[in-house]
Amino acid sequence: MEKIRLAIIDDHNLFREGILLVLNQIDGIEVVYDTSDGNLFVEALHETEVDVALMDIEMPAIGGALTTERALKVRTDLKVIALTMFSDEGHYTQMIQAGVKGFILKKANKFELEQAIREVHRGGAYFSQEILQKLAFRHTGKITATEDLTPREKEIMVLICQGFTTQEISERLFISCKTVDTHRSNLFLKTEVRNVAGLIAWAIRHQFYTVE
Amino acid sequence: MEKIRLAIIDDHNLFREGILLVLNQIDGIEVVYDTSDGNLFVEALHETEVDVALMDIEMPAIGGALTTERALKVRTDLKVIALTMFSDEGHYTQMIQAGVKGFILKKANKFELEQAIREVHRGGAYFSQEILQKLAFRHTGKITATEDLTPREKEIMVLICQGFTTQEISERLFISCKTVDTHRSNLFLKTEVRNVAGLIAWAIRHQFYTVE
DNA sequence: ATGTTTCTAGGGGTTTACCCCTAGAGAATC
DNA sequence: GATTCTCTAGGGGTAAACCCCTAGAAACAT
Repeated sequence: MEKIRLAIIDDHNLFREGILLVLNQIDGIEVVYDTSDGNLFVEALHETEVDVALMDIEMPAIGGALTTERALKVRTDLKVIALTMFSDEGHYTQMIQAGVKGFILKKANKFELEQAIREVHRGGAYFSQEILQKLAFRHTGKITATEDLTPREKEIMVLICQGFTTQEISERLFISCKTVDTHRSNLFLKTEVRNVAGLIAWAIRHQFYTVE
Repeated sequence: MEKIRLAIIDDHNLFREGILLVLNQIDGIEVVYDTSDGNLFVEALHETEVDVALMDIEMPAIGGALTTERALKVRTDLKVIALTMFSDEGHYTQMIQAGVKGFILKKANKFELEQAIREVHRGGAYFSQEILQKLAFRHTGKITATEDLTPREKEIMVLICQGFTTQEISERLFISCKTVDTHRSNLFLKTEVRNVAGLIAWAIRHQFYTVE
């Protein structure tokens, strides 16, 4: 049985060196290349045989998405797994468009990582459960009937998030308190939360509201 | 010569397992404890001798700053080094106030890490060059006296932000509703807000709370 | 030692949030 | 023409939030 040849591209040196040791403990896996620089990796691909690449998303100079695109031009059969912190949400779609086969969180454990590597190498795909949820939220925001908010509801939701009371909102929109209250209740029903705090969390997650 | 006893607290399992292997390769250093949970670490300190702790800043539940504070109460002679990504800027001051002796980026290499550990263990301090620059830049005075919250207040603030009611918080912390109410009122006074929505905005802006 | 801070807790109050319910007007859909 | 959706509004209620006040115990600082 041949070993899976792995490359690690990550500018967090401590992380990279660490994960390298973790992976080399696993039977059937061999790290053949590691670097903090995407460009170097693409260059190296011309001479090095690599089956699976673990790719950090956020990197200086040339990012993970661009590196992935270029690497796949050099070797179309390469499988790329994106390594991600929870924080770099904005890049998910970029990475998928670039052609990654898997998505795994840095807070995963080594067993999950091993599973992802084997799955991807076999020709499949692997996405962390958390990532799938995030992606699902994002793309179904306006499709699911129950989560579909009316324009008025969105308007009122933002005002609630900004800290206005029901009365203040009613004055601002020239409608009755009772009307605002109805919208408010419908918002709680649709978003499945119980109070303002929950609503704010929902609104932020669904990008209807941002603090800054 | 005695070995330096190290603990690693980081919820990124892959990173933690990796750095553990890296550190155990170094002579004179021994990792005696590692966990993804700050609370567990504080508990473990009662039975485990630890010289230096490598502490992630951004962690769920109890964050790096709070963990550091509590850990230092258990063992005042413990030296804590904050491990940080570039992204979690907002927490720098919190960590320093919590009493960390060093600050090191996850993109550092193992030599820098080793240097930091030895320096801090010797009783000194170690701050990455990049961190120092960032700190220098932002010294435009942001934290006023009124904004300074007690540990209990921070704890309760986070629970409020997460949507727990006063009663639920009182049950969770085994204190009276009235006590929670008092803390709540003090929070509103100190942060100059009028309701939960305002408090959440404040907490997010000051990086005491994040939605994810 | 004495003042300050922190955590605790209560009394007693008003306002707002939150949750049921119904229901009409107007617009769009089919 | 009937249905569905949205916005509007109210009745009536309970629970919770919000805002005054005082105050003791313990820990901490100067």
